Amino acid sequence: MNAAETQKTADFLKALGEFNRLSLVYELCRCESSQNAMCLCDCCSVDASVVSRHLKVLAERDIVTFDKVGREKTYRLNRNEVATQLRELADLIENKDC
Amino acid sequence: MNAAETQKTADFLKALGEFNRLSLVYELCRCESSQNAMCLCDCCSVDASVVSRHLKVLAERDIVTFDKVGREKTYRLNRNEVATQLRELADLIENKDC
DNA sequence: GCTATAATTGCACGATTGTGCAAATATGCA
DNA sequence: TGCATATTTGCACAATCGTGCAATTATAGC
Repeated sequence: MNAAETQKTADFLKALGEFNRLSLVYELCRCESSQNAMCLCDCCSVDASVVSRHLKVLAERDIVTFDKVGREKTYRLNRNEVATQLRELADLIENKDC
Repeated sequence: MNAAETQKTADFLKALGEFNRLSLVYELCRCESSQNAMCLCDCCSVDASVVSRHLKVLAERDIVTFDKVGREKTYRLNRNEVATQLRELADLIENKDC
């Protein structure tokens, strides 16, 4: 495993590895449809600006995607991509392919 | 998903989500046998004390286990446990069971 | 245009984190 | 007993991070 790939994986895991961000991921996980950021504020009791920043981090790692509809941004979880990344890491570790 | 479980998962991901710690995990992943901490120092160019602290974090999250043999501690990766935790999270996310 | 709402950004702050170095501790071996 | 090696711990420090608040930007609707 080269350094760049390792760093990328670490960044992905770090993005998920924070309480409020993981709470946002779980909240989006429950939703069939996209949710706007204001709605997501309810799930973790922090300021809207904090939610905005956390969602930005998640979007940067392709954990969530958003659509801009009018003045709202609606977010959805990239279920398959996130699940796939986690499973690939699991396989790597189990098959000693690191 | 309750707060305690969310925190536990976040802590697990955070432990893996740091470059040098993930490098240690990958290094241990390649090894059939247990490795002592000094040997592991080679894989990430930091002080032995830093490796010691990183291994402590990984052990606290049950990512690695160690045996004390004389004055050496030999570490091994908990392959199955780590892989299982990652897959469980992947399943959770994909099946909307959060 | 004006106002209300959604979201972001700048700023400050405290807390946590990763790190190196030196000292301390633990243990093996001569 | 004394020395060498493995590991941990205490300390300090810089960098990063999560956060709240206030100000700003963007846009919808009147």
